[in-house]
Amino acid sequence: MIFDSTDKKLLAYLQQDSKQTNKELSNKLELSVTAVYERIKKLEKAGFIDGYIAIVNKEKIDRNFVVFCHIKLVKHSQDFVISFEKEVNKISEVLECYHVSGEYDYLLKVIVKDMAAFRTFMVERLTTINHIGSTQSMFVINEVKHDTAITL
Amino acid sequence: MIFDSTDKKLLAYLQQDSKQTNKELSNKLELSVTAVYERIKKLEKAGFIDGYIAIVNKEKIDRNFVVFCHIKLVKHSQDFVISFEKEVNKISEVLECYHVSGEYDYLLKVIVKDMAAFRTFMVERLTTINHIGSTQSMFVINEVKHDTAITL
DNA sequence: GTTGAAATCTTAACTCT
DNA sequence: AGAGTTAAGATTTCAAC
Repeated sequence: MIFDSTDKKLLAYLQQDSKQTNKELSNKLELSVTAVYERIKKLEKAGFIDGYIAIVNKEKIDRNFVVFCHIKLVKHSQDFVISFEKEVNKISEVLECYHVSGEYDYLLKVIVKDMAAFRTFMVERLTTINHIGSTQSMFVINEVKHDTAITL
Repeated sequence: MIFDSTDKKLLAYLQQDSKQTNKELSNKLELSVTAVYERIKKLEKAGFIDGYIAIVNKEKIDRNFVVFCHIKLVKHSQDFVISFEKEVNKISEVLECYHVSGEYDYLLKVIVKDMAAFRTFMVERLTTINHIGSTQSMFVINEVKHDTAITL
């Protein structure tokens, strides 16, 4: 499939604001509405676009306490890894989980209401998972940057 | 403002797929199309929704190498902090930057093409920022979980 | 919150490079 | 093959109830 500079610009615009109409995009890209429409359909079908979502304001919904948790497993056998990853997927407070290189095995992004909710999360949800060796939490003091768009 | 369980469900749906029509949402919520429309407008105006975006597939656009970087500043005076945060905001490879508690001062999420691109990023972009004391990189081996929707 | 109707947008067949 | 024109159908938006 062809993926030219117009497609790149289009993806950049859609990453910024997916509610723009094809008419608005056609002006910005200097194309007809149909050309924009077909390029978007092409990008969707080719798998360039995974979906369209609304970004909700964390403060407004009382989920403004963000913590990154490092996790070390007691052992690294395949069954331990699979079991841990399955369990972590069930925890709604864990928005992201990465298997990473370095001293710790996993890096988790946890979003809760406040410190009290984090305590509950740690005691009742996270540390009840088997195979966890140790954890280390980093509290987010300030979100300096949070882009949702990847520069193309 | 009132924020009831229907609004919660609505936000949950929009976080999952913002391209659903008001008609589809009206069926799921058992409301009229206009009621859905007005609730969405209300949520937008009240600041519950920060925006609507397209999620781009990282593999497809050749940006599938994700690294978390810990950063320690040489000093923590306000001018050093402000200067660092300003510089980091300019770097497009840094999608996220958090001021965190713990041993390191900052946690960065970096997205590049591959290890070679990461090397270039480190040498030419990141470590040219003043005031950086030390860095420690964690390479993402596997993305175990990456939810974009916060459970309400 | 609902109904209904106008404005706007999406979508697809057709046409022209 | 890719882009433009047109027109039908769907959706958004906004009255009035």
